[in-house]
Amino acid sequence: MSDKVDAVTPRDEDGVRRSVEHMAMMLADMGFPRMPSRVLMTMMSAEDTSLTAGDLAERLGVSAAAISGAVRYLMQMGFLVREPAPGSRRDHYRLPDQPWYGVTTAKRGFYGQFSDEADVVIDAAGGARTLAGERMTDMRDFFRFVEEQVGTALQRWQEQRPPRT
Amino acid sequence: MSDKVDAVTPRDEDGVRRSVEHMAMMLADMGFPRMPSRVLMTMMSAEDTSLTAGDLAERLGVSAAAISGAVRYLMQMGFLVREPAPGSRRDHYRLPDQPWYGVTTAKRGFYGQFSDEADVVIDAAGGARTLAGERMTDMRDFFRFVEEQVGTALQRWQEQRPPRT
DNA sequence: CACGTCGTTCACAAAATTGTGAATACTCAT
DNA sequence: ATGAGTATTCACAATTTTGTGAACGACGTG
Repeated sequence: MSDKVDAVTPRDEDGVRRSVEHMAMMLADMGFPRMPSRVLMTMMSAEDTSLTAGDLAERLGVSAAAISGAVRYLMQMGFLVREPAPGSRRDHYRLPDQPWYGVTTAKRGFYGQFSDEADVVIDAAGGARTLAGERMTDMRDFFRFVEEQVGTALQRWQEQRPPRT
Repeated sequence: MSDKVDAVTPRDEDGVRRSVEHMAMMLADMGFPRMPSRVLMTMMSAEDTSLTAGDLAERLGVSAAAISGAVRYLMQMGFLVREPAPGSRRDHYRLPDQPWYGVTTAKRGFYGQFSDEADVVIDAAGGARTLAGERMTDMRDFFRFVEEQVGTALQRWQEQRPPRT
């Protein structure tokens, strides 16, 4: 037998690239802006702890300016952190520890805002006993429920998630 | 005392209209297309069981063509059903029973697809013991967890939601 | 302190989205 | 069948988004 039994399959750069673009498109279809999607998935699939803007520009074949915008967007979302460049002049971008968990947590507030605005409509519509009021009330209750459930689910995740290596 | 103690506050048409546009904008910011957002919220806030394309066009001040597109999109999403026009030639559009619950249910599959594509990347990256593989694995596990939790949460909602009048 | 290397910003170009008006195709009642 | 009233489609216009190249600015290094 070869002593390479445990050796990892060599990285298929082209395969990764294609899948990355595919996943980026899925995200884009969900309403996530294109370039940030591509940058995000590129970061996810990189065999490096951090990448510079130049790296990203090269791998995606786009201009530095496009990276600049996408990176700012992702940092704003909490999907990326800028490493204060240790020895180099270049800024290094890195994914935070649990990017998806973090962003999901942050997005939770939306449900609350939406529910609150629903209350405004219910009032303006003449109360919960009108047709419009009923619909809005149903929606509001559902969203409030979701918000709460997401909250407890995220807690549960933190408790039971597989220990990191 | 007046016998109108129980009377609903008169509907504030302008207030409703403004709030509707506001909520539509919130949805749009979340990545939901504009016109469908506006149509959806208009339906939600209507004091009618169903509306015709003409009604919607009038209330939103847009062309029939715009309504046609938005309505098709919403039907596709499961946010709207077309009533087979009882006595009239006009198609009547109506919100299904639990629109938000239904759409949430339908959207659940996305997490699965995304997770599956993640598996492809993990493989192409050389397995879960690579940096890229680790990140992707974490994401995949989180998404699978979310999918499952959303599932049970939705069940719970059906059991405990306030009985309809 | 000047140079070289990056990152950001700006004005503009390209492209995708969104909505309109007119033409076309349906559908039902007569 | 015919015709009035609707819905859909099409080509186009307007807007918005997205990305580029070049100029500008910041910062560490020789």
